[in-house]
Amino acid sequence: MSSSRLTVREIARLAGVSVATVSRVSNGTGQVSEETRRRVLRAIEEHGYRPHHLGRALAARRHGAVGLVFPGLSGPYFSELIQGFESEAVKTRTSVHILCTHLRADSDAEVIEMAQRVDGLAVLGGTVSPDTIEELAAMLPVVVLAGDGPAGVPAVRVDNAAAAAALTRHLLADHGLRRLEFVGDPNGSPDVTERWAGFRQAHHDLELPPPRAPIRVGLQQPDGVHAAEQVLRRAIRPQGVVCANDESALGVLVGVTGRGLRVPEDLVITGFDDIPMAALVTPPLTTVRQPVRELAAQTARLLLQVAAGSAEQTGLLHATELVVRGSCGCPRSPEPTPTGRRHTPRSRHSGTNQAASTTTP
Amino acid sequence: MSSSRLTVREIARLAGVSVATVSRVSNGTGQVSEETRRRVLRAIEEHGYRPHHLGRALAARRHGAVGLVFPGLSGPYFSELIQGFESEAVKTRTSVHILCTHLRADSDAEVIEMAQRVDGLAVLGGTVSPDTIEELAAMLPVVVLAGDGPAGVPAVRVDNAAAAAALTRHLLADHGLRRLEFVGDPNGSPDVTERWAGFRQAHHDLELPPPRAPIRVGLQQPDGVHAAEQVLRRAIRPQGVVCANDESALGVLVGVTGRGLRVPEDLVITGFDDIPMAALVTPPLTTVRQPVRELAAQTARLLLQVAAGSAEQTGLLHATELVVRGSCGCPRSPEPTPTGRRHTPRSRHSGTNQAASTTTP
DNA sequence: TTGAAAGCGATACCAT
DNA sequence: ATGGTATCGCTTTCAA
Repeated sequence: MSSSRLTVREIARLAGVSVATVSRVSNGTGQVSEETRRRVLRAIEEHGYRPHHLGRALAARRHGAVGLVFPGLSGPYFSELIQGFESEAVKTRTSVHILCTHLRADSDAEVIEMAQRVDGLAVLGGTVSPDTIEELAAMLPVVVLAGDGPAGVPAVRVDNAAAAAALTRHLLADHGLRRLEFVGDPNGSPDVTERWAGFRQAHHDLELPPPRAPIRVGLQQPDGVHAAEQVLRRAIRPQGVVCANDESALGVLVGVTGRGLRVPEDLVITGFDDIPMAALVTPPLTTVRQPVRELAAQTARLLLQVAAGSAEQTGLLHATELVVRGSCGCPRSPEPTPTGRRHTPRSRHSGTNQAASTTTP
Repeated sequence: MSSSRLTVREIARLAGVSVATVSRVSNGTGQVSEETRRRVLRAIEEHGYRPHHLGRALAARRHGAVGLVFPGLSGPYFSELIQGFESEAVKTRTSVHILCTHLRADSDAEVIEMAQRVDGLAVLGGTVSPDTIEELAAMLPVVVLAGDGPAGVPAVRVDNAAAAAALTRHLLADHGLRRLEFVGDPNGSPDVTERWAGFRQAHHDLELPPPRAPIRVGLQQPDGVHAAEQVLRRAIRPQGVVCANDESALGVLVGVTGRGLRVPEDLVITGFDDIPMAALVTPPLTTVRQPVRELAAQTARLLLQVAAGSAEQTGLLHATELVVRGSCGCPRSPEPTPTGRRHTPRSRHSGTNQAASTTTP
């Protein structure tokens, strides 16, 4: 009921001191005699005073918050992302505002709206137009996550193309597969664009004819099921599908096994991300692990540094790891013990590239 | 680069008018001559002036934002929730701040922090302690979504217990199943608490012995897989498992079919929520549909009303619908046409209770 | 050590 | 129709 918040002035009056002193006490700045401090503190406790955020922010000309912008948030990928990001933000007592654009039409306007409520912005690649990124970068610190921004905007990413190429080579060279298809929409996000590029590159490197056009679907499980339907309608069924991420791969797996196909005997399936479910399905999913959490944490660190005025890095590139399991046709690893979550990656190929950080001169 | 934002004062000087006039023009309030308006507008355009959010908010003593708090955000349930909520918020030009507590230890403190940056708070049931809800309700408008708050705090919810009871009765009475198990942690959230209660109630109503203790796992797919492992280790295998939500049910499905069991012949599985994947797996999942999006939209409307001072409702109860598909043992519906997303629910039981809204006298 | 007062950026009342 | 100015709640010089 006591919705009538008190102000510094009232606390000052109550404690018999000036507002300056109250401010000093509540912020722990400046010199205050022990006795006065106690008196002020008592008044604060007694009336449950809490400095009003807006007043404080206006005076300090900073919000104490950063924004995190991405398209949607279904699935473990985003969950992981947010946790990594927040874990760093809390360290500097900065709160995180999340904005999911859901690919709405006017999402750019929303992002700009948000830009006025935060001290910095982390944007997932492909979420907002390059022009808008540029506009944002002119008004506040911006870091792009999993994508590339315009010149001058730092980006944190993994080498998707190299990882996808390594994965594809594994299928083409080690398993001798031909007729592979790519499931995912290269226009959907920079991540997918690059993975599609790596997929084609592997064909090119092995002097094989280029693959056919991708099956353009989204990144969620139902999208994978729809992709499976398309695959099953083909006159000549592909030998394998390389999916843009694990969730769509799980959808494909569900879709094709539901129609009676055996994986990997009739169809090989691979994913990307190494989400927890990847190791738990039958057969377990061959995929590429990327350190999403660490990626997000780096992004937060970088953003906070830029916002604080210190920061020289212009970008970071993280390593990925090929995780070979059963869905590509490799012999199944022994079943994990029921209790543990040992998923025995048996990685063949590790570190497509080491973590490299480019630094401005 | 022009990070040096202009203020009203500068624009006023530039346009040769007073700050009051600039404010009038930029807000469209008050009377301004056409000529002056044009002059001011030109200055605004020319210098890309945008009123500073903090100044504005401090003067208006409102943030123009509401908060949405919940535990995590993996999966379509939360995605749907957020979209429903935001769809209402945008109508009043209110921005939405999302906070996922990830069940962190100090999450209550974070929520209180957020409370100072918004005009109202929607909290998912079970996310923060009742004491904290009470504390929050004393400082700003609060609405609880999918759960119940302390007296005086409006809540928006569905009758989980009735829906779960109806679903369970279907298995016990229509299918004649015995030995059912519940998968989910009743302590995890009010939703699960109520579903577990409904599950037991159905046993009681049919004068059957009470079910055994629930298999306490989380609400995500991997949790379902772990539950499946537990089910498979039982000396006497249950005939069916009633899962707290669809995602864990999908995990159970993956887990048991991976071990060679047939669903529904060897084991019946049901979910709750009716997420898109529920209709796409084999067999399709029997579940309970709840209007998550509409629920969230109602919550937003209610919150905005309370925040605006107008609002008499103390809570809303939404209807659910039992969606009978194949995983309970009912004859499979015809396969949906590959193109459409017609999933032919064939609901047997509809509207466990009509939408009721309680109103304060 | 403490207090008075000048901002921070915008709004809105009250004159004119 | 326009301008001067108090105000929102807090921080932070600058004096005392």
